[in-house]
Order: sequence, then C-alpha cells, then structure tokens
Amino acid sequence: MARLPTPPTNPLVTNPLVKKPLIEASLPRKAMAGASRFSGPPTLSDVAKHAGVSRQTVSNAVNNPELLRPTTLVRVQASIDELGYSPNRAARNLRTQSSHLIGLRFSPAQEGTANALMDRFVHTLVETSPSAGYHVLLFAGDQHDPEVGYDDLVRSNAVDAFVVTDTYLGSPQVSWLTERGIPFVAFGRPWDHEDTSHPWVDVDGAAGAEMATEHLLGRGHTRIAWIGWRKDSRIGEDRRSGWLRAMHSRGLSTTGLASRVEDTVWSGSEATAVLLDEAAPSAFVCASDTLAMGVLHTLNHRGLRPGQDIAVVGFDDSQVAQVVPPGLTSVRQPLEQVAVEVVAAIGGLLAQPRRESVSVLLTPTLAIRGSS
Amino acid sequence: MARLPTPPTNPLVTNPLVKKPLIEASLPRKAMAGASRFSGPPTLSDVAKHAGVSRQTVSNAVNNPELLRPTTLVRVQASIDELGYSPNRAARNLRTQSSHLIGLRFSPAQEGTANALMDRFVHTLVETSPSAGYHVLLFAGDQHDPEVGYDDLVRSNAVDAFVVTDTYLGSPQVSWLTERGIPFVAFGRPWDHEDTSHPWVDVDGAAGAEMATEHLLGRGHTRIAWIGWRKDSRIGEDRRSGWLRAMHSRGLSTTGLASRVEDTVWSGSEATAVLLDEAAPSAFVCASDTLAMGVLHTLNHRGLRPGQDIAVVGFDDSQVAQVVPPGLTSVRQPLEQVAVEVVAAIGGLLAQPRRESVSVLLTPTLAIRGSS
DNA sequence: ACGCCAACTTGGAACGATCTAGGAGACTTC
DNA sequence: GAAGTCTCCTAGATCGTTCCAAGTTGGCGT
Repeated sequence: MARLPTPPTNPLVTNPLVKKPLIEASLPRKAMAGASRFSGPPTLSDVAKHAGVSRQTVSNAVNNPELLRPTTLVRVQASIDELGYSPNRAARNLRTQSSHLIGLRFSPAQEGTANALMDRFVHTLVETSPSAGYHVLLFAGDQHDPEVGYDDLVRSNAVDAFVVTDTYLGSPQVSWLTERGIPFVAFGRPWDHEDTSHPWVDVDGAAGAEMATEHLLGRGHTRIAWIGWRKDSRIGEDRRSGWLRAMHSRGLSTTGLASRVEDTVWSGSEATAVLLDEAAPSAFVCASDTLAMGVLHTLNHRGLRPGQDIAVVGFDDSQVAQVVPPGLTSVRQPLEQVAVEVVAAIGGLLAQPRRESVSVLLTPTLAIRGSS
Repeated sequence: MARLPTPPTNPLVTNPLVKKPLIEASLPRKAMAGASRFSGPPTLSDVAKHAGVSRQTVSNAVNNPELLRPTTLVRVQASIDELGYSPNRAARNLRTQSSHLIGLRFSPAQEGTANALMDRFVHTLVETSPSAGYHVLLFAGDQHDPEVGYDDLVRSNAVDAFVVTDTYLGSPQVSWLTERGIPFVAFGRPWDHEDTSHPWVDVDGAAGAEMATEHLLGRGHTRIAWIGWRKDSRIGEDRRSGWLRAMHSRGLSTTGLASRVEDTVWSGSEATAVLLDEAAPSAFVCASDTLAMGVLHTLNHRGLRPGQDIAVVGFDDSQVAQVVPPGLTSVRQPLEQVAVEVVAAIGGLLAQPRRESVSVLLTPTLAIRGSS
C-alpha cells in the first residue's frame, strides 16, 4: 500500500469459516464425542483428549507450564503442535474478564503540516505489544469529548487499557479516565494536572531544543531565532525553554529573537519574514518541522539558501525533513523507545495495578542535514 | 501527540476495574440474586430483571428490535439506558464465533521517502468500521511471510477478516488467505493472480498519471518526462501507461523521455540529471512524491526553479508535497473513499459470504500547486 | 363463547476457556 | 511397611451472550 495499483478482474469468492455450519454446531457436543467433530479449529478439550490429560492440564501447559511435570508438559505440547491448537480468544476473554487489547485513538496527521509522529510510534507499539500479550485496537473519537469512543469501549469491556497520546493543553480524556479508574498510559506528561498524576512516557523537548541550539552555536551562530507555538502550549513553552537555556548559558541575548505563532507553514513563513527584517538572525530553531518549512518558504522567496546563507533546524524529524532539498536538520524523538516504554508500563499496570506509577522521560537526538 | 511535551511530575495511580474482586466474583451468582451484585457493569440478566422480561427479550431488543412489541421495546430500552448497559463483547464473540474485528497489517512509511498513505487510509477505516459493527485491530508481520501475524490471528479467532494493503508484485498473503478461505478485502488489484481473484478496491493509477500529464500539456508543455519505478512494478507500469496514453493522444513522442528507477529520492535526483542532459524536458511526471522530491533536488542544485523553469508533478499528495517550498502538484488518491468502500465490502462479505465479490476502481484527483 | 393463529416470550443449553476444590499418585520419613 | 507430604491432575462450575424449541398471551373469525 505504499504504492497503488490500477484496474480490474473479478470473480466470486466463497468463504467458509465465516460461520460454522449451524446445524452441526447446534448439536450437543456429547453427541459427537469420539467423532471427528466438524471442521472448526481444535479446542482445549480436543488437545486434552489427544494428549490423554484433562482440560485444565492443557490450560496449565499453556499458561503456567512450570506447574506441569516436564514429561507431561512435553507430551501436551506435542499434542498442541500436532493439532495446531491456539486458544480461542473470545472464550479466554470472557472467562478472564479482559480483552488483551489496548485501545489507541488514531488521529491522522493534519493536512498541510509536517507532523507524522503517529506512524513510527504506532508501528513500534503494534510490534511490541504482542510480547506483553496485547494487541492494539484503533478507534476514532472526538478529541474534546472523551465520551465518544472511549466510553463505548470501556463499557463493553472491549479493551483493557488505553494509550493516550494527546495530553497537551487540557485534553479532558486524562481526567475522564482517571476518574473512572480506567488503566492507561500517556505519551506526554500531565502538564495541567499538578495534583492527579498518571503513568506517562515522554520526550524531553527542552533538551531537544537545547541540543539544536547548541549545534548551531557550535557552528558559530550567535543570533539564533526561535519560532515556536503560542504561549498556551505547554509543550511549546517547554521546547522554547531549551533554546533559552542554551542561549543564556553562553551569555547571548535573546531579545527580539523569539516568535510565537500557530503551527502552520504560513505562520512560520510570516514569522520568518518579520524576524529577518527586525532581528537579522543567522539561524532559526523551530518548535516543529511545519514551522521550519515555513522558514524555508521565506528563504526561498528571498533567494536565500538554507544551510549556506541561513541555518534552519526543525523538530520531529518528519519525512518532510528527510526529503526536502537541502535536507532539514531536525530534532528526532525516540518514538520507538517511547512505544516500548509505553507497552512495558501497560504490562506492569495491568499485572500489578497498585504499584508505583511509571514516569519515563527520554532524550531526543539530532538528525543533522544540509539546512545547517 | 501531534506535538510533544517535556518533563516531570509523578505520583501513584491505583486502578480498580482491572479485575473484579475475585472473592465475590467466584461466588455462585444465585447466592447473590436480588442483592446488588458486586460493582461490575450491568449484564443482560440485570437489564431483564429490571425491565421485568427475560434475557432473550433484551437480547432481541438489542439485536432484532423488530421482533418486539413496540411497548415492550420501549420499556426494555428504557432499562438499558437507565442501567447503562452495553453487551459484553467477549461473551457475544464467544457465542457468535466472531470477533467483530478486522485485522490490518500496519506497515510504517519508509524513512527517507515521501509515502505516507497509511495515515489517511487508516483513519477513515477506523472511523467507518464501527458503522458496520467492526473495529480495527492492528498487527505487525513480515511482508513476505504471511504465516507471521496472520496465522496466529486466524487460529485464535481474533479477527473476522483482513484488510490487505500490499497486493503488488507477488505478495504471498493474498494466495495464503485465499487458499484458506479467510475473508479479506484488498486495497489493490490482484495483479499477478489472473485466475484466483478476490474482492478489491483500488485507485486508477493510469488515470492519475494521465490527468497529471494532461494538466502539463494544458500548460503548453510538450516535452514531458516520466520517472517511474522499475519495470517489475505492475503499479508503476500502470501509472506509466497513463503518461504514455496522454502523450500519444496528442501525437507527441516519448522517446528518451522515460526513466525507471528505485523509489528513492536519490534515484529520482539522478534520473532527473540524466534526463535533463539527454532529453531536455520542460516538465516531469513522477510515479511518486519521493521521486518528485528527487527532481526538486536536482533542480535545486542546478539553480532551476520548479514551477517556473521546470514543471514537476508527483504522485500521492503526501505531506511533503503539501509543504515543500513552491508546493508540489501531485495526484491525490481518494483514500478516504477507498476505506469506505473497503468497509462496505467487508460488511457485505461477512454478511453474505457467497455473493459476487466486489471490485471497485476509483479515480484520483489532481492537487495543483506551485511546482506546475 | 370457543377455538385457532400468530406474535411474542421463556428457560435451558452451549460457545471454549479458566478457577476452585478435591482426588490420586509418588516420594519421604520413622 | 504405614502414615504423612508434596506434586500433579481431574471434575464441576462459571464468565455473559445467543440459539433453540416450547410455552404463553392476545386478537380474530364464526
């Protein structure tokens, strides 16, 4: 699907397996004992019969192998392999009152921006979850109304826990989930909940911005401008603090060198024009690749060459940063590692509900390219 | 999560609801009849008792409302609302032998390319599925070995059907699934299976490339080059045919104007240099935005301005196309519509397994920007 | 009034796994 | 060699829903 195809053919597919033959399936099992049963996948009882042990023993072989005598274990596992048995998820879920699913609200990248964090994060999440016994269930929902999406899944016992990815700026789902005691782990610190905390994994944005700024300082720049998000964005302010820290540690002035705008290419472009005219910076550090692209737009208009005339650093290491002509230097978040930590945290949370909640802060890296 | 945050806080979260109190839960239900039960969510029986009807009646109210007398239905629904009842998914799944889940192998966009189709497609898929009674389960797996990922989900009855997104160039999962009679719908035509067909939804790549070429022809270009994928890519050849068709319909020569390379920025860049030197085209149509970015790289090096000196059109309307400086004109696939059709096809497939299989071909549009 | 038909409702069984007790066997110990 | 332990395994009950077949109720015709 990274690529797309073209036209037609078309026949008719029949698929059994959608539903077992109702007639046979409705017969009491006893009546068919010894017979070959109908086709469906083997059950625990089948394996038990085949191995000459009881159901519980097979169950233990699967879930608590250490309880079985080694010789028995081997025999049971042989039967499992031979019959190709896999536990029926629905039955297990019903009995254990858990779905072994973790829910993730999938919000697509905004059109016209360069943010596509979801991709890498989701992939690792999906890849890692099975090792903790989970799968990832996607759902849609309203960012501002947690009732939509979350509530339905919770009430129908469809997921055991959630991964919450948008904790910034007063998103209500965190308190909604906390109030109900629903397990979740957030990608993002609880910015606006000083009191009620929760398990989280996050990336140190200030350190990232500082790293980017240090990089530019190391290249001899001293007038380094900041283009970030509006002041009510905690994340934006955090990143900005990294820039400030780096500048101040060298005793450099930051007066007139900062701008706070919407996260759009156009805003970034406009802010760049203003800063170039009024503060004459030789380099830009941006709170996002989207804003950095705005910088590139303005440089392009003015005939300035990024990397040669003016240095630019973005944030997120998006695909855009990777392929845009001179290459955009960008702060890269360790999303893979974030996902791994999130899965670990969820695993721990569901295994031992009452233990100390997790909080992990990871450090980003800098992907250096032509723009600096 | 479109944005990221910064540092610390940290307390301790306790969450009930992870598991019901085992002691109470293990008591025979009868023993607690009439009592308030323990806390868990209300069950069908609870609603039945509350409404003064039998379980089956409540079940019908939920699944086959038309079977109930209107007055009864109203009464039951009132109880459902009052108690906040939602059917337990695990129990329903166990009984109906279906999970109401559709599986999707999530493959992340390649680093260094401009392809991020998944995002838009997945979002609509997730958003639409519930209307057909499904949710989307993500899984990882090896592209070349369907056993990995698919097999486990099938055997444990974890999903009812799959959405397959990479049908190009002899991907084995299609035949693997077909052989086993496992329901699935593909995003992509069955290129290499003339005989065994399957339900699919796809976008007409040839039409897209033709549209792009026509657009350039309309702007007065006559020497329009093509940069596509290697010859063994059926999708690439399909798109290329659209370019050919448009050129030939105007009686224009295409000799020396086509290049077939790997889908990387660097390859595109290199191919551009060669074409510029040897065929002097005034415009480029590319099989992907990644290749188009390669064109921009070379133009950049040579001091040529995209859109003014040379026109460029990409394919996929990626984020990159949207934000790269002059704006990259690109063929936009109606991924949202594809997802809707896929959900509809799956719904139909699972409802009536034996009916004629679906094949839908959608037409892309052209997003026109500064590069042309 | 009686009976018949249809519509609606009912209780029992089953989906396939896990949990809790209790039973059988092997191994110590005196 | 018999009693006492410990280990391992067996059997029944249960999770919450839907399917089945039979029962009840109401309405209508003659």
